[in-house]
Amino acid sequence: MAGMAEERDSVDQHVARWAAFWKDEPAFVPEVEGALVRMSYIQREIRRADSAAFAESKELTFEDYKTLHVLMVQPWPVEATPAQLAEAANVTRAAMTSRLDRLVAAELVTRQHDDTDRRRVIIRPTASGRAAWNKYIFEGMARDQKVLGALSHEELIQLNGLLRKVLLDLES
Amino acid sequence: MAGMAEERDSVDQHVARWAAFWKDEPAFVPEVEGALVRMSYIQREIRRADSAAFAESKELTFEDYKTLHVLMVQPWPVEATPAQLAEAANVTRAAMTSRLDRLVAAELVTRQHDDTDRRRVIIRPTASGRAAWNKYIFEGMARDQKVLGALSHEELIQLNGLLRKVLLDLES
DNA sequence: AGACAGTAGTTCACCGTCTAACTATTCACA
DNA sequence: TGTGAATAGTTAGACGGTGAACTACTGTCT
Repeated sequence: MAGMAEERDSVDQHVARWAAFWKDEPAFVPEVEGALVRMSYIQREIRRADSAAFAESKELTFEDYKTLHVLMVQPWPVEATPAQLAEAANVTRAAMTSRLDRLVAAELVTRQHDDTDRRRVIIRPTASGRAAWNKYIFEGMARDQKVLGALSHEELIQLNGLLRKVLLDLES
Repeated sequence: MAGMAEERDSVDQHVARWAAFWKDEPAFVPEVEGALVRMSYIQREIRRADSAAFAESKELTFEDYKTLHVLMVQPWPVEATPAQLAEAANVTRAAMTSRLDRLVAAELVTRQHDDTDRRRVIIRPTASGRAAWNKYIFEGMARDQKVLGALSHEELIQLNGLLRKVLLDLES
């Protein structure tokens, strides 16, 4: 730590300019704005890389994959209602309906009416749905690791500790 | 630190389930997935709060505000080309054209042809454009502070240090 | 039993963004 | 100087998302 000059990134310049602009404004906290802008840059990079990975693929769009993913990571048994998938994928139920239309047409998932509550619909992956998901999940995790590759394992734990604190506050 | 039990958030459960699923898979690093999922939850919360704040407003949509914002934070003098604004707002130039159409119609910004290069267009805020931005910027910063309110100033600095490391790696 | 509020999923019209053309202009170079 | 590549902005058509209305079904209260 001692004597180690911290290098500046693009957000530092960004924030320094704002700080000069609002030098007498206590509502502006450089560390708050900096952290949020940095997080959105990181998220943007992930999205960019993910989209690029699916741009070529003919069999699956990025949205299809994400839908398949939130289905596959459900607790055993792997099944869910459209409402649960919509919640997990952070889209409306209406959007999930049209996503599922595509996946059903491609025979990657099945729609089945629940006999005990005939309003409900149960979504389950087909064998080829599981296969399609398996094909991409590991590539995605490799991209994720690359993005955070600058951090040591210890630093990752530290980062999670800080973010967990924020989330626990939001979730309460 | 000693004896202090770390509380678990929703992402911990999430990640623990995946970790069990991929227990023999070295490609899955819980701390990488955890950090990224937590960041996206935080970003989601910010977006949700921001959208809610502009849902009632008749004079300005959230997109209008963001466009105005990326214009206003330009280095002096406050002016930019549509291409620069599109880059800053992370949308295509086509999308920026239609955003600017609305802002020009609402007389919040002006479009002016550059005489030295007649392909270019210079966007500048009007007086009411500056006023509209000023009206919302502080509320936005207050929301941002609230989201990261669980962290002390020291923790915020620590968080920025970690994120800066990631960004410097991505930007190189 | 019947009325009614609540819930699950879907359909519809609208909106914002994207990609891909297209227009206008500038620049490099033969 | 003129020709072609590159660049800035806009336009056109398709796509995916949203909120609101709608259908079908369940549960509750009298």
